[in-house]
Amino acid sequence: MTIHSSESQDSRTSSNFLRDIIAEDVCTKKYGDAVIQTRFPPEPNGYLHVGHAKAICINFILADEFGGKTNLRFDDTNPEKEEQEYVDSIQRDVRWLGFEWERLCYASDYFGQLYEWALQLIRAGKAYVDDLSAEEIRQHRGTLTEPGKESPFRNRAIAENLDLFQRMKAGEFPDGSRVLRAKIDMASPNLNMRDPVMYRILHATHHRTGDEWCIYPMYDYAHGQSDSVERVTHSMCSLEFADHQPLYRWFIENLGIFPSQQIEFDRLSVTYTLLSKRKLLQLVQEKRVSGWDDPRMPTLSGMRRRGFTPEALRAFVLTAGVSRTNGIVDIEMLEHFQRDDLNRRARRAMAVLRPLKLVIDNYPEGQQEFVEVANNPEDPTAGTRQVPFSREIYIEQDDFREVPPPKYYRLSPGKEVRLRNAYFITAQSVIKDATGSIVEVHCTYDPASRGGNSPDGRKVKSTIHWVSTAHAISAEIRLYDKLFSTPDPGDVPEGGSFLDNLNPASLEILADAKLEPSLAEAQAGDQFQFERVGYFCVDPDSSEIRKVFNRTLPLKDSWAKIEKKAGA
RNA sequence: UGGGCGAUCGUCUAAUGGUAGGACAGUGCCCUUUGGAGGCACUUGUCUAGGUUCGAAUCCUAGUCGCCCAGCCA
Repeated sequence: MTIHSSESQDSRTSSNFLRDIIAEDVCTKKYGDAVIQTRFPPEPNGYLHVGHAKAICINFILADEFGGKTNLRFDDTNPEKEEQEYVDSIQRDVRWLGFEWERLCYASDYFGQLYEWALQLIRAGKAYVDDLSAEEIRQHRGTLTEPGKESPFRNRAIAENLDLFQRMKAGEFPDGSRVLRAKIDMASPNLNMRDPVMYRILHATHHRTGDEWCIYPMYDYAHGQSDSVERVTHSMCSLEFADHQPLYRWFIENLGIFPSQQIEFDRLSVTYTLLSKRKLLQLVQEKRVSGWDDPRMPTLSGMRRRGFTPEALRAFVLTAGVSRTNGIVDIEMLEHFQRDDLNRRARRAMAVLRPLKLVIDNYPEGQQEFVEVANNPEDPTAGTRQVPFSREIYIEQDDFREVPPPKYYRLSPGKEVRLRNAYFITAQSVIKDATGSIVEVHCTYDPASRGGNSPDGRKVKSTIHWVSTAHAISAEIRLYDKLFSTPDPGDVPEGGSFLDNLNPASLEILADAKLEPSLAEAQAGDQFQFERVGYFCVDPDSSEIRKVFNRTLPLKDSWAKIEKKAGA
């Protein structure tokens, strides 16, 4: 497994109850000398999202801490919802997160064994074939407060059950006509124990086993036994399966097989984010987003395309922690870890998103020069590069105000600022178009301030970025914001839909940003900090002649805060 | 209204009968050739009521509130 030692160290600094349980089991030799074994068991019916990242990290990192192993197992017991596309994407995403599994498994690997075990339970008088319809089974189940009623088929002879079940497998009966049920207790206060269905008839083609089977095991019958086959010692799953634990144990005990144990923990929730597979699928199918990897999606593939990094995701998930409470983590925490990671690693570049032309009147026409710029001030080993400078440059529209508001330190008439790594300039005049908008700012520069410092020790209050007009490359910039505009988008009033909470401004496209020429070399996936603006990465939609950049996150903007406060 | 699980700063999470700590967010100051980054400081919390104890976030009792469960989904 590929995790950095510093990370597992970090995760160790703070305790969590899962680690405590494993440590206790190791200490008491609950599983003898057997190795700690975990598994990450997604159903291949959708793409992995940031919530899965938590389950992945927990399973892989915890096992690793105890010298154990982790399998990737596809819980593929429902052929109607599962596809190879999802199997492929899940493997890609787990690897991208930085983990390598011990074994790649499928619940469908165990269909034969599961069938044999079902026969064993029938022979023991602990399972029976029920002819009731789905509707009748539902009615017999009782309610939360009333016990269920036994099916009239519950006490069928063992030989008849055996015969019927074998014929179910042989394909003699249509879908829905019969099921195999465990014979437990129709009066149990736990609905999962009221003779749960073990097998249903489904004449569907499975993405791996094809038409080999027409009966498929239910989750409850397949999961624990799959764990047991793989000798999983700690089967960690989310809280909603807590009610299934007695059934998980019932099957294992009545089969007399390896005693895997289920432990539940809380799912990850993040503000302004939806992690329901059903709803994410709906966003894709209704084309509310461009696909599973739309950079606004909370899927791992979407976040990867957006520019999120596995290092940041792991640090976030580990720091958010694990417990048994239903909380919702502030998305700012995720963003913090992403900025923290990129701040350390991302190369800096100058890019003007919304260009305003600026002319330096006393800079010789036709002259050009190169200024030396650090690739990453946080990392001297990243080196420097030469950036062309000339008489006409682009600056950000936001960096000039004809009438500066209070505390505005950037360019305005008569004010002097620093052009990053270049010269001090002072704004002298503006040129406006017919509608009165400023189309050009004219300045003078101080030739003695080359590099960004004046020999007389004169200070300026701000530094702005720039790109030489003659050398700039044009690019498309996609500014992504939160997909939803409310902290809990799934929380919808009566009659409403989560779609009502979609943020209409989640994507803004800037068709003609001006970038420093070095960015022409950037390749898909490359990540940058555009100084003073934010973190960006090259989108795969880019071509040789035209780059497309995705904004991962903006930089923290304290001016925006000042402005907002003044406005309020 | 049956069963299960849970409740600690605004948010997430530690403290396992012995100083309520960390992270994010927020606030202020310092520093700064990114209004970035960084540094320093500060604010805010044990659901309620009883009880046990020298001592309770932790144990007990009773409440309150929240989440999950009635698929031939997982």
